[in-house]
This record gives sequence, structure tokens and C-alpha cells, in this order.
Amino acid sequence: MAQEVPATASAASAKVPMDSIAAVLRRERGRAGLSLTEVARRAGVAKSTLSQLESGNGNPSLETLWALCVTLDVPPSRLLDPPRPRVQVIRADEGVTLASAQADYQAAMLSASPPGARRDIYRLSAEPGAVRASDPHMPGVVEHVLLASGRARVGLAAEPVELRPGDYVAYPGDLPHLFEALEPSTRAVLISEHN
Amino acid sequence: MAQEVPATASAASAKVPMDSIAAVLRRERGRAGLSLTEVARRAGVAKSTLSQLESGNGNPSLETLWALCVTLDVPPSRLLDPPRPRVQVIRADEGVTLASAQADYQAAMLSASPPGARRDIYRLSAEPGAVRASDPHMPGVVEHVLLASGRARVGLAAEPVELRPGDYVAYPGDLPHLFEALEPSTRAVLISEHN
DNA sequence: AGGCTGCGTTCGTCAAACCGAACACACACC
DNA sequence: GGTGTGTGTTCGGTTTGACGAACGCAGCCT
Repeated sequence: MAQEVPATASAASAKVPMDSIAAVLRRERGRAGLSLTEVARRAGVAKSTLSQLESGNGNPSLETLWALCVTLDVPPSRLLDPPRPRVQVIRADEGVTLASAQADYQAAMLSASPPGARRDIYRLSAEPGAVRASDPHMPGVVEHVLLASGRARVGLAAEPVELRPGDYVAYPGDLPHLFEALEPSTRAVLISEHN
Repeated sequence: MAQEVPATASAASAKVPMDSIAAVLRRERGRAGLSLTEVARRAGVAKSTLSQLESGNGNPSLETLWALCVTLDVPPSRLLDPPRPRVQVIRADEGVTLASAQADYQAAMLSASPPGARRDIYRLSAEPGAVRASDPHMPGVVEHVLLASGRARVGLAAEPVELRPGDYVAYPGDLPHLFEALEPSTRAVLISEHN
């Protein structure tokens, strides 16, 4: 078929990682110590269906996939998001510093969640005086902030919390929120988690 | 059709959150500022299909779903994992401190990933003198460490890295790794990400 | 007005995913 | 050995999801 390029459609890009899914399916089933027959029975799918899926063939319906996830107690994400480990160091003066309206607020992205994504990790440096207000991000985002040094008012704009070093706060990022340094050289870690 | 209940199958448990998926689909399309027709065209699916999906009907095939995710630039996880926001504060002296062999090493769990899980967030406090060596966790775990204060040797046991305040390192957690404070009152944030 | 181009929805048709049964194989038990 | 129960695979038949065309509607231009 000559490796056809999707000329018309723009995207069409990444095909569904059926092999990967099949592998996970097999592995998780083994981990649970269940037979294909048993899993199929519990999930309420024909074992023929499961058999084909585990051999990497087919194009399962969401219902089928979901039933299997529930049965195997696997978050659907694990089936679809492929894993990839590695080692990476970013020095204090490194990191892609994000554009910031205020000069006394710096955010360095340390770990951007690659496509197939979940969380970004930022290092924040802020000086007192200016309030860093963030507009709501997309729904489902949760932000975690751990204050490393200094002092800051953090959290939902509606109900900010004053943090001292070591304090931790988590709040929904899809609501207006802020970060205001109360002392010089206030530093924090921000984890933005897009579920 | 009589709303037949799958009496035989044991599970039948959590149904597929089609309404939620539909909502996300609609919302993300709006966010991208694209028409239903356009998205359907780019994704290579019939617009009738997309229309039905966006109205919460149907049971899409993985291929279809995937194509839409790619087109809308949405990690499949976002479609399937339901969101749940909330606010939570943990003070510096709070948090469930984990049992630790060494007295000069403390780890407080700040945010345990709930079932359907992805990441745990810890606050580390360590004093110099003892090396905190961790046995490998399960495969696919990635640990992120950001040093808040002090100085530490962190990372894979095979190739540790010396971190100063603000430095960041990420490494696979399924290999032997360590955390060794080099200065008094060394503090860090540890994010354990189980993919 | 009239025609046109975009939108999103609804309607038949066809291919394919799902199912159940039949199958080949392995192992334990009588 | 024969029989039984387990495994995972392959085979027709049926349900159903995806497709394309037709539809109703709104805005815009001639």
C-alpha cells in the first residue's frame, strides 16, 4: 500500500498505538493473574474480542475498552498514554523562563508534559509588590504550590492562603487564582496538573 | 430495546462517561475556534459522526476517538479521566510524615494520587551525614526533584547529580536512586510520577 | 428577491466490531 | 488410555458505528 501519506487531511497523524495497547492489556491481565477467558467474562465482552485486541488487531469501541479498563483496574490513561523515562537536569539559572508582564515574577518551566500529557512543573521566583493573577486555565487543571522560601499569598482569588516556607496548597486552576510574594526572593514550586 | 441490563456479566460497573466526553469534545472544539465541519474534516471522520458524539450519543471506536484527540490536541486522558477539583492546604509542620529509617531524613506526603492515579508529591527535609537510598519502584515511575534550600546529591545511584537551590532533576524511579543532603536543613520537593 | 456558502443535524447504506460456537491444545484426574 | 476442564485461538452471523447525501437554517453578496 506504499505507506500512503494523508494528503488531504491535515492531521491524520499519529496512528492508534494498538500494539502498545495490546501489550499493556496482556501485561495487566497477567499481573492480575487472570485468564483471558475470565477477564472477558468479567468485563462482559466476548473472549474472541479480547483475544483479537490482545494480539493487536482491531479497533475497539470505547465501551469495550472501558469495560476492560474497569475489570483490570487500569486507568484508561495507561492504555493510551505511552510511557517514556529519562534523566534530565535543569540548573537554577537554566530553564525556559516564561514571558511575564511583571519583571519581578519569573516562572521557569522545568518539565513540560509532552503530548499525551499530564503535568507541567515550574519554578517560581517572585518579589513582593506585584500580584501575579492568572486567568482560569482549562477546566480540570489542578495547581499545586509548595513554598520554598519567602512568604506568599497563593490560591484562589476568592480565598487566597498565606504560605510560609514548607507550606503546600492545591487548588483548581480553572478558577481565577493568584500568586503574590510577600517577602523578597520568594521561591516556590508550581505543579500544573491537567487531568 | 427495553434498556436491557447485562444481567450475566458481573462487572457492568461504571458506564462510559459519554456525556462528559461529549462536553469536553464540544468545549475543546470551541476553544480551538473550529467548526464541527472543519474538525471532522481535519480528523478524517464524518461530520455526522462527530455531531452524534458531541451530543453524547454513540460509542465511538478508538480510531475515531484518537483522530479527534489528535486534531483537537487533547491528550486522550483528558477525555476519559473525569476531573475533580478541590482546595487543600498543608502547613509546614503538617503532613503525614513517612516512616524513615534515618532520623535526619523526613518525607511528608502532600498529595497522594487517588485511585486512578498518577503522581504523589512529597516535601523532603534532610540533614547531611546519611544517604537516603531508595530501592527501585515499579517500572514507569519518574521522580522529579527540585531543591529548595541547602545542597544535595540526587538522582540515580549510578550517576548522582549535585543540586543547589533551584536546581531540578528528573530520573527514572525504577532504577536505584538516592538523596543525600550535603548541607544542614536541606529541603526539596519530590514528585513521584507513576505513568 | 434570489442565489450562494457556511453551519450543524438527520437519514439510509455499508463495513466492521462484537458476539457465540466450534475448534485445537495442555494438563489433571479417574 | 480416556475423559474432563481449563486455556487461547479461529470461524459465520448479527448488531452497530461510521460514512455520505440530503436537509433545514443563518448570514452575505450580487
